[in-house]
Amino acid sequence: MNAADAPRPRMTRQRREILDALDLSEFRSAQAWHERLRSEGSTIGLATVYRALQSLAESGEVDAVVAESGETLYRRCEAGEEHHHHLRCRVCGKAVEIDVPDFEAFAAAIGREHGYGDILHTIELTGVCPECAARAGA
Amino acid sequence: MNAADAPRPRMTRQRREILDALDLSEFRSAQAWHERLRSEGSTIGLATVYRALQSLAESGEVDAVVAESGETLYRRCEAGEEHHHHLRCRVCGKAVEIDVPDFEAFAAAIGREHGYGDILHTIELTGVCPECAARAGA
DNA sequence: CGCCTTATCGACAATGATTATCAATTGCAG
DNA sequence: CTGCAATTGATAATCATTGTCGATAAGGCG
Repeated sequence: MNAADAPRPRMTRQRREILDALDLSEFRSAQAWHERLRSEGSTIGLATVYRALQSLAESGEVDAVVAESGETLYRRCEAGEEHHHHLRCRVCGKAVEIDVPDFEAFAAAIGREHGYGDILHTIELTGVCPECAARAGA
Repeated sequence: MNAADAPRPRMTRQRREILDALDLSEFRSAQAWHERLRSEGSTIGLATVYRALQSLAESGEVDAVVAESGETLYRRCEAGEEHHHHLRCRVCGKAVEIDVPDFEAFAAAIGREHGYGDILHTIELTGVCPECAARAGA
């Protein structure tokens, strides 16, 4: 838990490109981000995209969620923002950031109750957004 | 959402073996269950274990959680029990079943608020159990 | 009780996401 | 500017999981 043990990575062209692309706030797989970058003329390699996204996820600069298919999806999250959660559409993937006010406290309480410490939690909420529901309802 | 559209599977030797092994209430990967069965003399195939665990997970007879490594872990859950959650130790894997009283309602409310329907949720709580904490604290 | 249809098996190949390898490149400290 | 270690990218390797397909056996029927 030491912020100093993470040497800031070099600011390479590739890393800049990725940070840049991430401005499209939308969940995509590493491979999808790679494709997009390529299609925009970048010559960045797939492995580099994986490495960058992972390190960004660790440092908290991007959100990573695991899709049902097992692939990991990444999206930029607000700079310096705290831990938060999303409600994602199962059909189109659109995500809304939500607020789970007392969950942190709740999680800690549950942990204490069972003697567990250092509690982490992941909440995945998925549903069907209005548009997709309308389309499917036809 | 029709319980009748799931034809009950044939009760084969293999399926019985799996159901049997699952009595050890502990999260293990499909591969780990397979190994255990083999080590006990079974000749069951890996693909069969995967298939059985998946169908059991769908019918709600076992719990499936996705580990950080990406592999899926399975464990038997109480017969006919409702949707529930676990607090799992990140170190030794031991899991406690927990109660998240109003979360269902909360999830539905969040969904409604954003116009999303058919909400599903996954909650993953992980921590460090007392034993592991003691061991690590040394 | 045997037969037959068909679900299920199991060995193995195939897939698909992610990770490791390693020589070439390039930030960036001095 | 120089040099070295961090980073890159093409590619091979991993690893969990799924597909394939001939062989086997569950279980309904006569």
